[in-house]
Amino acid sequence: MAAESSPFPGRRHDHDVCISEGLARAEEICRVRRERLTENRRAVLELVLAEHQPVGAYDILERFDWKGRRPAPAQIYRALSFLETLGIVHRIASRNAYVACSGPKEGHGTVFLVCTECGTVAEPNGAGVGRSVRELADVSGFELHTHVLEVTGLCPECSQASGV
Amino acid sequence: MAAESSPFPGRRHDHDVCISEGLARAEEICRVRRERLTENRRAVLELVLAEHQPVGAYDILERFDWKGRRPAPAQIYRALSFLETLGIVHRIASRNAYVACSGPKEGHGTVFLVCTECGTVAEPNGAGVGRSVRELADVSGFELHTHVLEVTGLCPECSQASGV
DNA sequence: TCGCGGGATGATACATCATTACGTTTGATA
DNA sequence: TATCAAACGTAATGATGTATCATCCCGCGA
Repeated sequence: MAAESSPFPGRRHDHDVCISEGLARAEEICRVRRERLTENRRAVLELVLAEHQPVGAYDILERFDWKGRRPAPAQIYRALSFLETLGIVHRIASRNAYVACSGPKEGHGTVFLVCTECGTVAEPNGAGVGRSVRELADVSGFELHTHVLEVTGLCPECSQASGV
Repeated sequence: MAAESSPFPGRRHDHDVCISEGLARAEEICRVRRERLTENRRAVLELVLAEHQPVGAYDILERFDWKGRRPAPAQIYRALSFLETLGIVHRIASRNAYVACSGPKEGHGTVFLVCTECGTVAEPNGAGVGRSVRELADVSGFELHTHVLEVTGLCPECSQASGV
């Protein structure tokens, strides 16, 4: 088995590290691109980083503790689309939900492995798939811009739990 | 160039053929699976077949000429999900819209080339991508169930039109 | 330090996409 | 032709995403 190279977070990984690394990366990207990681954007990012499962915009809205008040949807969507343009957050179209980007790996951001059992989303290195897609586009006479591959199935842990 | 193998419909293809073939395929599938291609389902299928662009459920609803009356959304969605289970129609998640399946080719229903200019959707043979996905899942310890790849870019015609 | 200009926000309303619930009709078949 | 499940018709509602506009705030130059 090639468990070492699994892109899934371990059962007992230190999730605080995921969060702090995610925030640090966001700050770094904003610094480089001279964008502002405002309080609103940072708060939304923290809520997306809180899990490895995709969260809906309205879930974020509900969890948004905002001094008693409740923000409007537009506020969440604005932050999400900002974070998307920075590549820090990705939209999982098949679920109308959002996940934090797991890291700046090669070919990242184009392949998502979505566990139907626990909902966890992982971003494996999609270089191989990327080559296939380019070949396919080439043969089809298609001028490739972007691609998103959403794969459903069982993550290693749920797969084992369901009886190997 | 490998234009011969392009999955895109030609500029001046006979679209009536697409429609009649699509209906014939639907009838055949229903016959084999002992399902009923009711008037409602057939009408929705015809509206989806009318274009190679994905159409939204509410677009279908508006175009649904139904003796003066207007059907309810549920009616459209029922027909669409029926047609989806038969593999005659596919949902394009990134657009919340639906396209008719272009044919019973290998790997159909898993790869969509979506032209950002004219909206046309083609289904190339996804076998090569399928292999890459299986490899990727294997390496990641992921138990693969389904995958959908949505590729955006320019179709051969729009690519040429925008200046080669 | 003051004021200017553009980006971000707060708030309301609205647009779009999809499902649930329930009673009625229809069609296959025994 | 009696029966039963599938499909339909209809209304209501839930879920997701945008448009608009006045206001606020921050960086920056005078």
